[in-house]
Amino acid sequence: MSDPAILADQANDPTFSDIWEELVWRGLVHVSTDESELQELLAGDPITFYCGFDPTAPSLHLGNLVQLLVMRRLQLAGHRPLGLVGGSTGLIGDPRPTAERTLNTRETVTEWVGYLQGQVSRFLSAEGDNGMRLVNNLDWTAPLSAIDFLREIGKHYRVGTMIKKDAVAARLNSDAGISYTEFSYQILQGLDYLELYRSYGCVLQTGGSDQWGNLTSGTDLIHRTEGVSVHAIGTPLITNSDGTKFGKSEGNAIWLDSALVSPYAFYQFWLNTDDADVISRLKVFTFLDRAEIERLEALVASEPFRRESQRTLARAVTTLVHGADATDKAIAAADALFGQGDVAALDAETLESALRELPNTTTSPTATIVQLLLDTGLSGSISEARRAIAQGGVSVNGVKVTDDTASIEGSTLPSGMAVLRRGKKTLAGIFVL
RNA sequence: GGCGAGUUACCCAAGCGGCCAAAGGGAUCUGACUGUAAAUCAGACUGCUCAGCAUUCGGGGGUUCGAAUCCCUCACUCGCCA
Repeated sequence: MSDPAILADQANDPTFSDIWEELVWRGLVHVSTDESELQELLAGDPITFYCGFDPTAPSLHLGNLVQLLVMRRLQLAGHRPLGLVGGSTGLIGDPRPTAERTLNTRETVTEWVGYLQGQVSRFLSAEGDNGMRLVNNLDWTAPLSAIDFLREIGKHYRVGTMIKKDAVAARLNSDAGISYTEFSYQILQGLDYLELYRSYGCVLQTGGSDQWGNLTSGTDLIHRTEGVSVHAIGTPLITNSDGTKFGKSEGNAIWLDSALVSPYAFYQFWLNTDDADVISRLKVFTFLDRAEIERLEALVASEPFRRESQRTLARAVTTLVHGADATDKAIAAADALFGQGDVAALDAETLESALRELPNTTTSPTATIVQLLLDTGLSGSISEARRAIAQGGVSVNGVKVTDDTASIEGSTLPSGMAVLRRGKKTLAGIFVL
């Protein structure tokens, strides 16, 4: 599953005295249990740690990638990762701050568990003494009866503590309220940590800081039942400096699955990173060392228009997620479409491969521009497509479209191909038969 | 179980019988400017057979020439009481 060449290129920066120092420098620690104890633990003999991913969608997204990279950095420091895909927690759903989740069917969740396991495996090495091991919490929760659960686990939880957790409190204070199902989520996650402590000696859990309540649920439970202090690290929520949500493009999540977000779109997402954010992204999402990142930081200040940091970031993360070949194609496509501006100057082969990276469609010469905007997903409705044309935002092969009844005929290149553009950087490929 | 408040477009939020396809803000999209930036300014932002028409204001039913606005009912949310 994993690409040995990519994993082999990854290393922690030896100029840091230990992995903890590096995690802090990269801005990956927002909250944690006792810092000095953790630092000592991580600098010592290999430990086993875990991070969980719930199958609430058919793919992981960029928020999960942060966790996967924290895991990989810890693995590179010699520690042993357990990759948990939540077959049982995915059936329950952790409380979102806004509203109750809709339960997915067992079949769906099972299917998604398989997808996520494949993705988690890609980013961590399975080799050596500290190879990553996949675990599924359905294995230990499914056999548990309600009575056993309430007697053995529930008894350790105080409702007063549970309702104070941010995730629960937010919902109790909202119009949405919270179901008993989601209220119970934190207990399930606590149980996971306890189980992994008992089975594998797992003493560290990582996760997003929004999961902090769930992380401490586990450390508290282990403290109560085993009398042992184990650890947790909460990574910060990645935010954009302009206040918008990180990890979204036109409102859609950036998934790691190439079938959901093409390598080209993925590369574009990173290339468009704001100057104010690009350095912190390099720290979080790449294995570039401190010296290199500091060099790029200077370049952002001195010659921002070159966007060298953005290019480096986009290439590194796209390679990490989609591999070197797909990345080369995405870059070639970007150069072809944005480079000179004149698509007619490109050779047919380069253009075709670039268009294949975009949303594209094959059509007949009589198809209207409006219809093609719809077919390629550039516009969501006929009204939207017409509006875009009326606003002067649509062009075919660089020629602005002014007539919203026009067909594609006559606008294509001799090869029968055309680049359909909405706005500055939303493109699609048209192949006319 | 009882009483009260509420459910408006992607989100927040006005509207309280016609002038409402529905104020305002945010998000988003387009244009200018640019670095495929940011900031700023301008425009757009339900759909369609688009100078017109159709369908929206939790669901259903009713009153009325006419309802997001009034009545009934169902569902859900919040609060107080039991």
